[in-house]
Amino acid sequence: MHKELAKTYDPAGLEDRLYKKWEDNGYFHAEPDRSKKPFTIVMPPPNITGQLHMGHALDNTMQDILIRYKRMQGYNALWQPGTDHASIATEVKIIETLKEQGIEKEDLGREGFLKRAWEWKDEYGGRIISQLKKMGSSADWQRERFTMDEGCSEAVTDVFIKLYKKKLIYKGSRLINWCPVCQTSISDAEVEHVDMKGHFWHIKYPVVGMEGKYLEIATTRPETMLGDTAVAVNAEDDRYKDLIGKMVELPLTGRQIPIIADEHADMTKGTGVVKITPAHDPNDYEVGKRHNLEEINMMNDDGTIAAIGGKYAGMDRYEARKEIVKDLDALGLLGEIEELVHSVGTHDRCKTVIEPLIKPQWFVAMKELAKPAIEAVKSGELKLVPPRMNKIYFNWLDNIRDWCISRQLWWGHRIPAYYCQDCGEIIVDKHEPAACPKCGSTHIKQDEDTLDTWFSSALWPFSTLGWPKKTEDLDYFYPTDVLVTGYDIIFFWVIRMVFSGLEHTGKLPFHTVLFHGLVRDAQGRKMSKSLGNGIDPLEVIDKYGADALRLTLITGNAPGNDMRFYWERVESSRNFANKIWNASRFIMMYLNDTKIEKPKEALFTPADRWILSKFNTLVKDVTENMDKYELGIAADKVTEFIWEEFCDWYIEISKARLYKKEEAPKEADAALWTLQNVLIGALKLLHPFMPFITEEIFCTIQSEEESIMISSWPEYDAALSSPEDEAMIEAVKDITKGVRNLRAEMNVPNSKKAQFFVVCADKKYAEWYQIQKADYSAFIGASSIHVQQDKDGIADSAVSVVLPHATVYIPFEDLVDVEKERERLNKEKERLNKEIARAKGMLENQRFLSKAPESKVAEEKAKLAKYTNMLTQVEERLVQL
RNA sequence: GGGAUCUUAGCUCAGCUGGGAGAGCAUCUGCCUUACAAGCAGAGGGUCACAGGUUCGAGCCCUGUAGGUCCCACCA
Repeated sequence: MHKELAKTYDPAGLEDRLYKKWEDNGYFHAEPDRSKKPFTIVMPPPNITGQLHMGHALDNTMQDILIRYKRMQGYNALWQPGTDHASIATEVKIIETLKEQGIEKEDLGREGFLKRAWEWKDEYGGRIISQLKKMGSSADWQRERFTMDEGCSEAVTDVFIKLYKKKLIYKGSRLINWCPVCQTSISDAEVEHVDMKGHFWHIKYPVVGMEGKYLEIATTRPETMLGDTAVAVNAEDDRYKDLIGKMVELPLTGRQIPIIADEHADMTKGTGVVKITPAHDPNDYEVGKRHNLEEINMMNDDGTIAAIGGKYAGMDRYEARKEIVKDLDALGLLGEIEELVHSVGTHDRCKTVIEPLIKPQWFVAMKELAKPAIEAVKSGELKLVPPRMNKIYFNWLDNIRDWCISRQLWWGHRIPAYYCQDCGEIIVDKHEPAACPKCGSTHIKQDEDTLDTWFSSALWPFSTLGWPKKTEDLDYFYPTDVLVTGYDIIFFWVIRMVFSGLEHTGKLPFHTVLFHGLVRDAQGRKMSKSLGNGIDPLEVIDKYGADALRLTLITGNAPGNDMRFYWERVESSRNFANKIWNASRFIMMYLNDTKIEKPKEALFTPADRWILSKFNTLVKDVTENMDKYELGIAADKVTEFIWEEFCDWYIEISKARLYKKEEAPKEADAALWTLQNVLIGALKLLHPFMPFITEEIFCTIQSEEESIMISSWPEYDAALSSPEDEAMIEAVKDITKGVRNLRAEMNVPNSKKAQFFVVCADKKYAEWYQIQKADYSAFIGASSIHVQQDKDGIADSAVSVVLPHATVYIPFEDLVDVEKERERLNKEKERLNKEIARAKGMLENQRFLSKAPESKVAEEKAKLAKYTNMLTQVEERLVQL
């Protein structure tokens, strides 16, 4: 005797219970096993500051679908999870918390601050993990890692030392992106260009020794003039040729700076004269290098003007801008002020306008590392899904600049570089040296900076498996298979993992990257805290269950495409869950035993073979879609099969036998066996998408089974394919649909039973209708069905439904309005005429006949014959009326 | 400035290698038919952005135009 399903589907009542069962039984855990093929996915580590949002929900649903699918296919599936220390995000958050307590970061000192940070990590780091579990994620939590745990940290240090020795990591004083609010350098990838309204200020620089002669420059950042060390003109520019080599007086400073010739000055732009501020502009920096110009830093780390700025020193950069413009105006040196919208670099995290500053920083030399990464995609060894991501990938790598990896933060991996305070020697090593190897001094100090948080994430696919140690895990599970992530972190993370994997392990970290898009709100806006338009996945789970959430996220979602999320969609998913729940309960009502012996072949009806055949095709299609990462399409096919083919047709057809179970148990068993087996198969196909409900039903309908998670994925079986049975049921469906339509249009309720005469000249079809009539008579409302070859004994007044292979006559008598019937038939006639015209048109086209494939021509011919035949029937009826 | 992508039913989106336009939601009509009213059955609704082209045949391929979204970029 099987257990019973709860009367109503209540996800809250089962999801936590089943998750605990899976975890307790160790189903998520994977160990190297040479007898099985591994399948590995490494989870993009969520930030420890993170709260589950729709992005995580989508990302994890996709991974869980893939990992559950592969696990069922017999792979030794490992989903490697963990969390990211997220240096800057976490540090900012902790600073905020401290501020609320009236504490400054500096008050605590480095050690004190880090102590707080670890406490913070212990308190909140687990929160996101428990939220991921609510999603049903079957990750191997026993293997949970953290980017700053001992092993991952060792990997970071090793990589740093290795790259330093290869001169691929170097320290240099260069122009970097500086965030005056976070007070740290950031990489190019973290700069977000935002269009902003601004001004184009024209400023006159007096030429020295030429009274009344000015060079007019234009700038969007007038305050940077305090750092000007030249003005440049183009050597070809006739307007200024003569002035090259002369000096101008830099207003407000009294400094004299040279007029130089440089190609950077574009004759066609503005006045053709450009001010050169090597310490605060990337272009000017290059010009400065070419001409050996002095680099004057006029800004402090917090964005105020440096001491060199004279009266402006200490002012905020924007305040200084106003003052300088005002003062220039007073001096009569201000020209035109244009309004313009220009693109300004901001820090992606805090939205502060970044300042280019020259600072000594650590860099990864990218040119050599990028080459094999480019080659990997070019050769097809690394596949990006969808392929359009290739261009984005190439574009970034082709134009890559060195990666600034040092951060002026405390929370993160501290740079393993040590400086001799006496001779200035730099020692890069795992541990602090006792003495300087060069001068023997013991005054050694470690670099204060930490590494970009992505430096450790880049190693994630192998550091989590034990690298740099040669572990069995690494040997067995690495390289991983698929990486699932959002296209928004292709530069930050994906590319960096690719070149890191290639450089350090000699292998690609994965063979495929499956990208997904952003989850947006109903209006297509990004979900954000400030807009307050976000939908909390946990709230969705509370109300509708994780299964409904997962299905909503995956249906109709193509790789790399953004999607919109709104409550109505979840409702529709929940409705589906409810549907399959009720269908299962219905089947179980008739199941006495959990396991039915397979009845003899002869007891199966065409309908049984039809649904088995349909299911078989489904298995093939869905498996193909899964293998091509078309998860949304796969989900659509499974749900459509279950709802339409299985519930709306097969269950209905099987009812006739189920209702007669007492009188004819063997016949009922054939239906029941089919119902149970197709249901179980469909549940398996659905399991990756909706793990909880499928588990609950699977284990209830056959209580001897332990879990659907570890059951095997259905396989296509050519022997189950039955085109003849499919054709037969399709023909029966035609009758049903025709009659239903007629009843609706003529307003005849289903409760009004009548005799049905199926007139069919084709012997084969006649036989099919005869065989199946017991199954469909109930749901077309027939008191009896007569299948015959001609119209003998049918009243002229009977209404009729003309179908491709038959005409169904129903003597509804007084219930039917003749006028209405004529109208209906005329409409049908019109439709058929259109179809015939279309087919004829094609078949009369000589070029179609000669160029189109034969099968296509035959198809059209068959259609023409079919419709012509139907038209004759309709016309005959019209005459009779 | 370069690139990607989208424009299909009222709304949100599918539509695989070109061969008679689909789903969900919404709307309308009828059903409390013994799994399910969170359901069942039926219906209406689209010159697939526009203009050319290739083809026997184009939502799908090519070119151009318009609009939206996004990414990249040192437009001083």
